[in-house]
Parts: sequence; structure tokens; C-alpha cells
Amino acid sequence: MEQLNNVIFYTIDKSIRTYRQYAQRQLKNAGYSITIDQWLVIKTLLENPDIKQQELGEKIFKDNASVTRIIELLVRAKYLKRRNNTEDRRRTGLEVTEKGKETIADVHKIVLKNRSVALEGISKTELETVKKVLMKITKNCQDD
Amino acid sequence: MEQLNNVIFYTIDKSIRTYRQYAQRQLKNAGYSITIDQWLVIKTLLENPDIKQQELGEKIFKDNASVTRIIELLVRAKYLKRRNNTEDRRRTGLEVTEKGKETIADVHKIVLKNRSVALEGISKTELETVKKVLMKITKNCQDD
DNA sequence: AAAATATATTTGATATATCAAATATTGATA
DNA sequence: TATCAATATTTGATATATCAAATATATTTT
Repeated sequence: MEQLNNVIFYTIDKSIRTYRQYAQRQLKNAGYSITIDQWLVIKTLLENPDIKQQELGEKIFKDNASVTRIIELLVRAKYLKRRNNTEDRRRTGLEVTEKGKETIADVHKIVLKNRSVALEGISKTELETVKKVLMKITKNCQDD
Repeated sequence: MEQLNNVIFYTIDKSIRTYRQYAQRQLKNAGYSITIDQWLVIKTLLENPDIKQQELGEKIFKDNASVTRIIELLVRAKYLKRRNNTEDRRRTGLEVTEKGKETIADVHKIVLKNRSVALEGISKTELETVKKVLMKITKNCQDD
């Protein structure tokens, strides 16, 4: 087999999946049932209270449909509340509940810890190279 | 916002997603309805005819449940055929059909093209660094 | 103002991911 | 050999991804 490990895209895929799994497991171990993606949505809403769902999706690399469904679950779990947007009735206002705010703060600590564990032993220069190369890949795939 | 772009994990995530979308779009444009993952499963089966589903999953970074379901779709679409494994009846033998074989060959060319487009302008040294760093991240998240 | 166009979000259909539990079978052991 | 443990796969439940189509509302054009 043309070794999968020699194909950079599988290395990329594997690393992000492994990180996700690790991060999710840490959350679970700490007693949270929220997913990383859900956390990210709440956090982004807190920091951008009047953001459109569309813009939210762009920020966190999710399409509209995914955003709609993630929000639905967050409302159901009482992390968010819907309110009406009087200025543009196509939009739904979204308010982070107290429960949501508390959760974000607690989870943030865990996320920071996760990141530092995952990046242990990697130099700043190396990270810069990785970032530069990955952004180039992204660009190459967008232009075409 | 603690800029998401400054968090390496979002850069990783974005790059692999953008690549996937690009690759999938190229397949579609060429008239194939198969997904990259499905293609990968067939290819791996061709190259490892007697592999267990479990091992298959490990090779392509998917869990058993996903493998089962992907195979189900492939059988339905007539890329694969089930046959009995007389030696161990817990296992299902899997045979790639003619249709499967043809598709793999054609799609392989497109995949190679995709990869080279995505990696345009990136040096070998850079790729080595990226690979090394990503493997380190994977390891960091597995040990814990 | 009516019609056409643009924007924001939702919905439907299908594929995949993930975990835990269920099944089926095999192998080991008391 | 009956029982128990291990292995291989499937199934159920839920979350997310993706594309296309549908809705609802707003804005622009004629």
C-alpha cells in the first residue's frame, strides 16, 4: 500500500482527530456533557453578541445547516435562549444563559490545558512553519 | 476574541476540511458519486484482501461502527460483495466487484492530482516539519 | 407598489463519528 | 463439556457535515 502515513493529509487528519478525542475525553472526565463544538459556539456568541449565524459559521468553520442544528441543541440544553430580533425578522437573537456563561468559564480552563498538553515539546518556530504550510494548503484548495 | 486563527488546532481543522471539500468537489466534477472515504475503503480492501474490518478501521482512522456503515453503503452501491468466511464465522468476507476495481483506478488519478494541487509551493523540508509536529501532537494526545 | 433579487435561516436527505450495548462466534479453562 | 473470557461485527442513539431546496423576510428595481 502506498503507505497512508506517507500522505500528509492522513497525518493532518489523524492529528486533529486524536486531539479532538483527547479534548472531548478531558471534558467528559471533568463532568461536562457539552461538546467542544458546542462550547465554541457559546463562546463565540458571548464574544460577539449580535453576530449572524452565518458569520458565526464562518468564524468556526461550520456551514449554516450545522450552526442551526448545534444551536438547536444548545437551546434545548438551556445554554442559550432565543429572543426576537425586531430589526430584521429573518434573524433570531440568541442570548447566552447564566448556565451557559458559567460553563464557558469552567471549560475554558480545561481547553487551555488540553492545548498545552497537545503542544508539549513543540517549538515556536516549528508551530510557525506548520501554520504557514497549512494555510498554504487551505489557500491552494480554495483558489481552484 | 482570542483569535481562532492563532490557535493551531483551528488551522489544522480548516486545512483538512478545505482539502476534503476540494477533493470531493473534484470527484463530483469528474462524474463520480463516491466519497473519498468510500474510495479509501475499497482501495484498502483491494490491497489487503483478507483484512479484518477492525484492522481496516485502524489503517484509515475510523472506528468499527463507521467501517460497518461505510461498507454497507458500498455493498448497496455494488462496489463490494459479501461472501462467507468459513474459517471464522464472526467475520464477513468482502470482495471488490469489477465496478469497484474500475472506479478505484480512475479515481486514483484524480486523487493524485488533488494532492499535488493542494501541496503546490510547499517544500519537502517544510512538509517534513509539518509531519513531525503533527505526529508529535498525535502522540501527546494518545499518551495521556 | 408589484415584481425581482438578495439575505438569513431552516429543513430534508444522506454520510460519517462516537460511545455504549448487543450479538455471534471462537478459544480457553475449570 | 459447560462456562467464561475474548474477539469480530453490528446496532442504537446522538452529534455533526454537506448539499440542495424551501421559507421567510428585506431590499432593489421597474
